[in-house]
Amino acid sequence: MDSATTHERLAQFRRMCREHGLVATVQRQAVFETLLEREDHPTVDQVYERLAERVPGISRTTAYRILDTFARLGLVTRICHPGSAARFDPKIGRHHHLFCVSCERIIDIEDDRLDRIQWPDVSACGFEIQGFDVHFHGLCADCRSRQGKKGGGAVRPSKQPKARKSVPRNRSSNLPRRTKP
Amino acid sequence: MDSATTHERLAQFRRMCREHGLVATVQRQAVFETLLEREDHPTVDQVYERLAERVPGISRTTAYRILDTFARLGLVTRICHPGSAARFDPKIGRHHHLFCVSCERIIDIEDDRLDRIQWPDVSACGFEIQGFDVHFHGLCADCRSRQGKKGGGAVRPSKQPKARKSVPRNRSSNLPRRTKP
DNA sequence: CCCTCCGTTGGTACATATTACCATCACGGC
DNA sequence: GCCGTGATGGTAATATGTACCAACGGAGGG
Repeated sequence: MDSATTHERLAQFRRMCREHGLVATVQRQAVFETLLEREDHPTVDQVYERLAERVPGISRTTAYRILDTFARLGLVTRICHPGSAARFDPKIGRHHHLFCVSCERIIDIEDDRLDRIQWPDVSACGFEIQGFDVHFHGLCADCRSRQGKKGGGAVRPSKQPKARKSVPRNRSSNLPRRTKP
Repeated sequence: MDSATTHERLAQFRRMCREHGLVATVQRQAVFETLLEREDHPTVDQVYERLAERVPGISRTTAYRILDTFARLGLVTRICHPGSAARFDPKIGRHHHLFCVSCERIIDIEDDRLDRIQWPDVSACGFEIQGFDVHFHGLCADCRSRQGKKGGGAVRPSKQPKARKSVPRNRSSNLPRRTKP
């Protein structure tokens, strides 16, 4: 359907690697493409799951490493959030976030007025501000209706159970690629 | 020196427990006091280290548990940040944060203009906003000068090494309290 | 002051998240 | 095609956080 776009992406990817002095490996390209097609804020594992389909045998370690590299280069943002697993934001432009305190969902919002807030004077402490975003916290629609039905008295908003499949790490061990016969 | 203040704190602590239906244990009081005297944004382990001095034999599990309880009651805030270990903010009033992308330091700032930003209209997605704070990211004074000296070309701003002592968990095992003789 | 009860703690074991390490590999310049 | 260097895969180790349960102890009643 969009082989032209695919071509563009590939060119964009190679250009980017050139600029930053990175080797353009298939693994990095797969991460790049996986991020491009996401609208949410995936964890490393969520990215890895998709990667495993594109590049059979890819290692979880590699997913961590590439996401870290991309984050350091500013191609993706490591999101500020109170959960336990790191989450990444493929969207680069200025935008802000809603955090559901109950299910930990993160929702992007855009708002010109927020973009234009005046930066505080932090010269006193010597900090150099590079950017910002505004965090709103509260309840998402789902959690709101769920809580409404139960009477709403919950002092302890129960966290959604962790979703990671209980597969022993690096399940790709059954297709060994390294042992040269 | 400030035994009057100490007295006040104790009263404040007991009142607080009463209000929330919590038992006023020495462990909870120690956490309460440890948080009061901190100006930074400690991890559980940093709180635990201080606790271990006040209450010999206290368990790391207890530190996690009490901080969680306090956070749920709003006595302390679980900070949104991009690092891996949860960090807590003893300061409750409205304020905002500077995040150093290099050393992960978190600095409080206060600014009336930021407090007054207008909340966006999120009725479309059904989200209920309860509060907000503004995240600025950049480089703290220390990291700025450190980077300046090196020529500033660092593509990979190196994270400070983790500081946790390599003591096997719950080192207090050598003073058993539970086995009643 | 003692007793009893239920909320709390300590400690182990486990679950999850991330990193260190190193042998092996493959991208890209020649 | 060949080589050197940077990247990957996999294991082991470290970090961080939670479940569980027996033992404890704060607080109210006797």
